[in-house]
Amino acid sequence: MSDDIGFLLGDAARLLRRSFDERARVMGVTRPQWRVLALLKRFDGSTQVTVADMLDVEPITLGRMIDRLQDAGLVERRADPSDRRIWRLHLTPEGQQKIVALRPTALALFDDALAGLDDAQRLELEAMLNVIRANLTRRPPEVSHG
Amino acid sequence: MSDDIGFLLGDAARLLRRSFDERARVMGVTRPQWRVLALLKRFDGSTQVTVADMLDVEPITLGRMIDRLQDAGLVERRADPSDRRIWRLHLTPEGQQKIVALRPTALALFDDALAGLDDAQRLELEAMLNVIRANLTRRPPEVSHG
DNA sequence: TGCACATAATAAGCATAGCTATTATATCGT
DNA sequence: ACGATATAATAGCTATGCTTATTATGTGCA
Repeated sequence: MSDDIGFLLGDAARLLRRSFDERARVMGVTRPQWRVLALLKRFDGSTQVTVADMLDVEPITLGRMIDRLQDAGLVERRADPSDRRIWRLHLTPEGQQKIVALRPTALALFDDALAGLDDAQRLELEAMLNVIRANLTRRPPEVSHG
Repeated sequence: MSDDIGFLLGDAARLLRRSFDERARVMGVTRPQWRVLALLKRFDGSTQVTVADMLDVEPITLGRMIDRLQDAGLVERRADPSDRRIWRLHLTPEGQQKIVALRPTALALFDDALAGLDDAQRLELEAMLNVIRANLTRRPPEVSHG
């Protein structure tokens, strides 16, 4: 039974990604790219390592996404004056427009995905997914678990 | 708010995949590969299109996974005598051993992932994920294939 | 000053996963 | 018999995401 939930989780996430990509393709952005844009809107000027950490992906994964976002003219890398190892990431005006334009698309998708679940269920689902994420997130293991 | 759930779903699924891969790497199998093996154990002799449909991935995606599973000696393609377009997929003895050996790994992972959720919550989660999957699936599944 | 170590980013290689297009084969309709 | 259409599988391209390794730079210490 537990393994059914594992399967289901992967299925639901893959279907969600696919649906988002289908709808967002005309706008030239994927779901992970949108996540990067959304984060940069809130934390403009972050470094790649910082953004990778917030998205919980490896720095190299984020770096390649930035490559494409930069090619697409949505994000730009600026050198840090005090640390030459660092790239500071900034949304371009086009990037800012893109994320605004994508918001209705994303809301519609999530609405469709969660159709049939009432508010209480959505809260419950959110809480449980948070538990699962916490269970699986790599942290310095301070407490032993059973 | 709804978009938080969308993010969470993707996060949880990615973390689950990563955790599985970490634990299963010593056995040389990824989570999607394991799903293929599990399906073939139940439906030996299926065609690629059939398996792709059951996993809800594109035929080309499944075809490439079969390439690797065949290279690894876990699956073999056999020609269909009555339709030369078709490959029939069969587990090798090694493939059958592999899936048996992986079961404890998978159960332990799902146990860790769902730690802190009681049985009622797990049932509720399973039900909600089924709803989401149905909402997003192009052709709603009548029978769950796990 | 110089060496050890840490950190930021990238490189190389693999696996999953989608899209469009193509090839080979089956089947259906005339 | 033949042409149109459908189906099974594959090829090429792109994008995410991981691991391991490498390069460049910064920091701490003796």
